[in-house]
Amino acid sequence: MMIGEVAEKSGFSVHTLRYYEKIGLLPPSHRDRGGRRSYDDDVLRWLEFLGRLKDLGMPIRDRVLYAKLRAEGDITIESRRRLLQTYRDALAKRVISLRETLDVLDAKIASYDTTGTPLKGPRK
Amino acid sequence: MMIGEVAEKSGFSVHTLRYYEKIGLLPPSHRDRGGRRSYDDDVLRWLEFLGRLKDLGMPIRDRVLYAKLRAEGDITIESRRRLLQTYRDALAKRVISLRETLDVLDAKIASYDTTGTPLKGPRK
DNA sequence: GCTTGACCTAGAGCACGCTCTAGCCACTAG
DNA sequence: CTAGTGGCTAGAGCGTGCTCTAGGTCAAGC
Repeated sequence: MMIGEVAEKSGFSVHTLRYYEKIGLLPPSHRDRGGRRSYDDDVLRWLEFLGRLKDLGMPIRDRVLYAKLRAEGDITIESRRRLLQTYRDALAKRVISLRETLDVLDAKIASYDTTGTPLKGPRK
Repeated sequence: MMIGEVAEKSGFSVHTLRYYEKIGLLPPSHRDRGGRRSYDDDVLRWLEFLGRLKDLGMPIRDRVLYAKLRAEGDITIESRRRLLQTYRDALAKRVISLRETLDVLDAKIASYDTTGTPLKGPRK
C-alpha cells in the first residue's frame, strides 16, 4: 500500500501520516525502489488504536512514548500497561462526567421545549 | 465578588476570565468605583455551564455564539435549543465511542497482565 | 518521450485557546 | 503616608497538533 491508500483507509491525511512518522508515532516506513513509502495492513490497526488514544485525550507526546516502548519489544510491556492504565482511569472518570453533562443538556433542552423560558415555570 | 474570588471558585484563571469577557463569553462586568470588576453569584453558575460546554468539545466560537444568543433574551430560545441539540447528539455518540475505547483499553491491559505478551497465547 | 499524478523532503505557517508581560492604578493595613 | 496586594488595559507570546508550500523525483499511460 502506498501512503495515499493508507490515508484514505485510516482517515488520517497524507501530511499527517508523514508527520506521525517524523515524530515517531509510526515506525520508519519501508520504501520501494523509488523511495516511496510502502505499508502493509498492520499499520491500519495501529493507526486505529492511535486514533483511539488521541480521541480519549492522550497528548501526542505520550502517544509517542507509547509507540517507542512498543518498538522496544516485550521488555517494556509493564511500562506500557502502566501508561495505558493511567489513561484508562482518567477516561473512566471522563465518561462519567460526560454522561452527567449529557443529562444537564437534556434538562436544559427540555426546559426550552416545554416553556419557551429556561429554568422557569412548568408549562403554558 | 472581585475577579480573584471568581477565579478561585470557578477554577478559571483571572487572565482567562478577563479573556472570556473580552471575547463575549461573559457579559461586560459591572465595575466598582475604582474600575474593578464586580460579580454576583450568577456568574459562577454560568461559568460552570460554560465549563461543561467546553469539556464536551464545543469550540469557543460556538460558546460565544451561545452566549450572545443568551444575552439577546427569550426570542433566541429556539436557536439556542437547536445549538445545544446539535452538541448533545454529538456528545451522545462520543460517549458511546469512548465507552468502546474503554473496553479496548481494558482488553489490552488484561492481555498485558495475563501473559506478558499482548494479543497472544492465553497464559504461562 | 512526454504528460500526469502521486510521491518525496525540509521547513514555514496556522488555528485554537489560552497565558503572560509591561506599565499603570486603587484600596487597605500599619 | 507608604508598602503591599490585587486590580486594570493592550497586546505579545506560546504549546499543541497539525497543515501546507516549494521545489523536486519517479512511474505509468498515451
